[in-house]
Amino acid sequence: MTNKEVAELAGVSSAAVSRFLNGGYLSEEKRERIAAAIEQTGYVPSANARILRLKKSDTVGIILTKSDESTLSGVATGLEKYLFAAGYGASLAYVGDDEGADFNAMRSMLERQIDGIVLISSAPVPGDLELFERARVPVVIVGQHARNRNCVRFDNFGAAYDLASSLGCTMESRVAYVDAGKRYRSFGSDRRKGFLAGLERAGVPSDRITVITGGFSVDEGYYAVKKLFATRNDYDFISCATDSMAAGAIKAIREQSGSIRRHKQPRVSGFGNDPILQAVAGPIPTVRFDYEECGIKAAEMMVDLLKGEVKSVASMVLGYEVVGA
Amino acid sequence: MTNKEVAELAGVSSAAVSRFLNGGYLSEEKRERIAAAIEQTGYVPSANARILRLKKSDTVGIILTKSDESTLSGVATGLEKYLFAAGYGASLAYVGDDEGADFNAMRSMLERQIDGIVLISSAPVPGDLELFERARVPVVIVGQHARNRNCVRFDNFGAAYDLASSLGCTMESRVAYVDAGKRYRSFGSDRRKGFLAGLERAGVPSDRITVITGGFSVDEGYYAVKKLFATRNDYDFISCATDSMAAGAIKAIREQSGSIRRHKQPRVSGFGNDPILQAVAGPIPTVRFDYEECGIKAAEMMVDLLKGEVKSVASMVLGYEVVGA
DNA sequence: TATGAATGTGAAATCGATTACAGTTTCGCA
DNA sequence: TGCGAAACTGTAATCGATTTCACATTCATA
Repeated sequence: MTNKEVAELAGVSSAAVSRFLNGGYLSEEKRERIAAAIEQTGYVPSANARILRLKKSDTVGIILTKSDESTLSGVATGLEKYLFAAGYGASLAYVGDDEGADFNAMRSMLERQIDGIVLISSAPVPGDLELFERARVPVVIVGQHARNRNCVRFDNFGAAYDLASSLGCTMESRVAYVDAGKRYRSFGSDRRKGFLAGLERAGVPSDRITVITGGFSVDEGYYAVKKLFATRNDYDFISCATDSMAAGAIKAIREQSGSIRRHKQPRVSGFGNDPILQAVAGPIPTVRFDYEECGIKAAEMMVDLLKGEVKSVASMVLGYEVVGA
Repeated sequence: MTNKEVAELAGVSSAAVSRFLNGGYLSEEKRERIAAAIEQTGYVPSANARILRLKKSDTVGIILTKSDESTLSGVATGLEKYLFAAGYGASLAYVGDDEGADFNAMRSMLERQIDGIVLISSAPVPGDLELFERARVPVVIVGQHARNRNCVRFDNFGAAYDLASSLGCTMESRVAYVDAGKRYRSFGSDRRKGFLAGLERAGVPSDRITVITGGFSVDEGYYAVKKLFATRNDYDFISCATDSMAAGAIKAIREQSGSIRRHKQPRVSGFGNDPILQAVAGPIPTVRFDYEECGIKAAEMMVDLLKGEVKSVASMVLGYEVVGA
């Protein structure tokens, strides 16, 4: 059904139908006739025609690159909620880490005339952002720092620093840190640096600290710690860059202590506050981020940009909570 | 930049530009001039204009109702991958369980002329689907059965039945089943029925079986089992409708055995094969579903419907794997 | 050389909704 | 009664891409 068909059925002009939907002078009588005609035909207006005409869609594109599991999908929730409340729509693309998948998604968003775009990812920011600059479409980056761009991210450094400080390490402690893989360097290096800085402040000498590289997943954490134990196994603390890896570490430790049972169990810490891990292995020290809040902040920033009230580049850093320590 | 501007710059008609993009007779010379003009202007064609003209978008809408955490988000991955390979785009809406949120998303998809829609949810199928019928937009339901509709779902009954059978219960066993809450009845009741049927086959008399209601989350599982223990605590098996609840159950059991330490530990089973749970508390019996495969099957079904090769209603039931038993 | 097929090209209609504009009617108030 | 403002209404242009149509050119083959 189209505008015109509804108009005909109601005995009015298509302008009247449009005014019925969008507001404008319209007599009560026609209003009723149009409402009836719409009801009867099940008319659904074409967003494409409207967007074409208005040159704006009141829709924000969200590209969620799931390079690090679904952790960040909570951000999308907060984003959509806020945007919707502010009168905008949201269009989400959930892209894998396939080569070029994010570019395709960005292209396709632009073609559909989104008014703004939010990139949620811990993967490197794609260099293709100039697409949006040319089209003067505001961009907000979530999850990492990007020079000269609007971004919202968590204070991974500070969180790791505080976590390390709160573990209760001393100058006699032997500590292993299981770093996230290269693919996750955006937050990974912040966490590692923060953690090491925290250890230094706690007085742990650097020759009693071992840094190994894991990945992100449970399995990767498991194998990394297995390998670690091949050399020595008298660690007091094994801290991981993610809760998943911490779970893998716990598994490795359990197997280790089962076969040798000689040293005291190392204490494990993670990052992310996974409820299952906390319930089954807890309390273990970890860090909680408020993903939904992150989404809301990003949405606020985007709405400000869309309203043109703000032009300057903003970089917002969100807090954290150290739990289970 | 528009079609026409590019055409002017290249010294051709707008028809030529369109032919450059979509194929058609075009001399090599103009081809080059147009390519240069596009490159120079950074021209991005308007999908809205194209969709308006063609009355189709080659895009499938996906509505993911996250009533049960992110479990089903893996399905979206498989869907998008397959659809993209088949030449379609995907547009995802990630809606909460707010009143009417799913309806809004469905409306908005229709307005944007999606060619088909996939609903991923374990919540009740919304009654608003007639919207799509009127518009002759094919619908595929993922995650549950729906009469007279195309759907793809997991064999929750069979999985629960096999899981129950594989636990090693005997006629002397005392078994508790922690059911999912009412909100999750779509898969919840299948799992419960299947589980009970499996127990019956294993010869467990029904007066040694207790069914209680949890919810979905870790906390809900924890409190449900706490409450269960208030009455008696000599269960041999505590089986939960989800892995999250199983984690909660394990926490409750640990607290219980710490304070009383008199009975043998009940054995816990879950549903979903959460990697963290398995690493930290495993092996515990659970069921693995292949979410990505589910997405692929749903996409296949949708593509068949879109190509008009299939008109009949199909109901596909996917298999499972019992692990950790 | 003739002749139909294949190739190349642009003008113009079209998709559906919005809105500027011009026109009509109604209303309040002097 | 008069007169400006407010309320109401429809016509037609517009957004940008696609495609039919009519026509022109080249090509292959009889």
